[in-house]
Amino acid sequence: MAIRVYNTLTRRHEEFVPLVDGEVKMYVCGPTVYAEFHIGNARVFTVFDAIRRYLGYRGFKVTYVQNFTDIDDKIINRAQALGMHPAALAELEIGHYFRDADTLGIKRADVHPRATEEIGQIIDLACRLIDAGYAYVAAGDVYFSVNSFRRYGELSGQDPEQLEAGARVDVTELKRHHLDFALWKAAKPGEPAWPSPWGPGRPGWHIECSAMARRYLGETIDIHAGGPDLIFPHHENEKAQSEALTGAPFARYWLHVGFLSFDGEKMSKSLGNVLTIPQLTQTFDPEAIRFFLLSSHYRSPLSYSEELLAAAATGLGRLYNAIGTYRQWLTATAKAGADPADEGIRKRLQRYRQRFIEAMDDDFNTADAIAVLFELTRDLNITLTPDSSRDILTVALDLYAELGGVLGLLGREDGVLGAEVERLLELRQQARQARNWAEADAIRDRLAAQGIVLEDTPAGVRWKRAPR
RNA sequence: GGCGACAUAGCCAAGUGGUAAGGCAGAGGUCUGCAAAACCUCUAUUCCCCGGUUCGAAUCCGGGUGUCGCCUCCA
Repeated sequence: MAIRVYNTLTRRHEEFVPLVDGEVKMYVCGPTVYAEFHIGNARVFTVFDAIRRYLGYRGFKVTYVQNFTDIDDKIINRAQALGMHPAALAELEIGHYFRDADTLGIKRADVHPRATEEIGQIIDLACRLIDAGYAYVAAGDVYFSVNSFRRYGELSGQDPEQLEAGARVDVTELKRHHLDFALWKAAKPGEPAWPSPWGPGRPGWHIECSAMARRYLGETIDIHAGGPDLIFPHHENEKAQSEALTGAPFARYWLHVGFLSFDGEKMSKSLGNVLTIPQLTQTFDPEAIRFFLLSSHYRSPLSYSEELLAAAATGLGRLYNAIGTYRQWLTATAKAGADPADEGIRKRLQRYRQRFIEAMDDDFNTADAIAVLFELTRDLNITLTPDSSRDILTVALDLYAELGGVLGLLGREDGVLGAEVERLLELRQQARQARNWAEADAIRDRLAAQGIVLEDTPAGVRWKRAPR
């Protein structure tokens, strides 16, 4: 069974065949570290984290590279506003990136290169592009000439000449064509700068990704991915630079996420409608955020609202209810060993696994994969009982861990209750045995106010954290 | 003006030629001391509109309409 992916370059679904059998080289454009990332950025990181996990699950050796753009106009401007050194701001925001990525269960990349640590590579690429006639020097800047590269526009479907009509006039008169873009920018006074053959300056945005991808993954990578607004010009430019230099395809598959909107608008700093992870986690469980982000297909537009996030939290809670129940049975009431009667459900479990894989094989259809988890849950809720065998309960819980792990979900443990809460639970049990319902309910309400939900079941009282 | 994506129930969302998954919300029921959880039943004769192809279309083709994105830093 083959994995099929939608390739932005060809605008078709294609069978996924990596350059080297069994290995996947994956490059995802990371953040420009000038501020905390928002829920829209988080969608990109989360989606490709899940895709990376899935490719690993399917047996590929994945090398995952995600860069930090740690020198850029936005960083310089914000650092200036804050009275900080740009490098200090970048460092701070890189710390925030890892903090928030960890919160959302986004695994570290194999390599997180930074633009400022790749200056030598970048200058080298720029030199070679100049030598090959694809770039030119103008007043300390270096520009890539889009007209020199025949396939320019191939990825985005843009015709450079058509763009001319609507394009805004760029004040830079140094460029030969208005779409020409900087590989190297001469430093203005007071800006961070590195020495180069063209004088002190800093790298342009697009060249850094070409340099880093080439250094860590080679001339041709398998998957190049990012947000939808990166298609043009950023990815188009990367592709032009890299392919002009090597003549080889830069990326075999280009994957782009759909846009996440908020109140029908794009989320952006200038509109003031940015939601960061620390803001959202005040109200919502981080895992509910992740669940929400994976609950629609990655290429579909997705709109954020509190109602949708709350619905996601409830849905996720349904899965955890099942897991919590089976864990309780496993430790409390389950029959030891295996049971011949388990064969039916065992086979169906295998079938759910298969359906999950089929969903993910189909262009990483996480929404469909999650639906399989719900169908699995209904089946288990019907089939399993407090005295099911430990064997089948373990197999079921392992399947949740396996499939949930692919999506980076369902890894939460129940944790332990404090001694004070344990004492209250005991008091409540005594009250219940004495049929003192008022007392029992009062304790239940008191714990509910602390976010601890109690459920009285035949197998004993079960507690959980209130979903949020 | 050019390029592209999307349009499925109250909301979210799968489904790319064979007769509408799943989740949230809602109604009724079973169970329960009451709850909760869970289970059962119900909630789109229909997939933005109009044509066309086909035995058959939400799915393909043509034409509209609407929403969003890119063309400028933006995930």
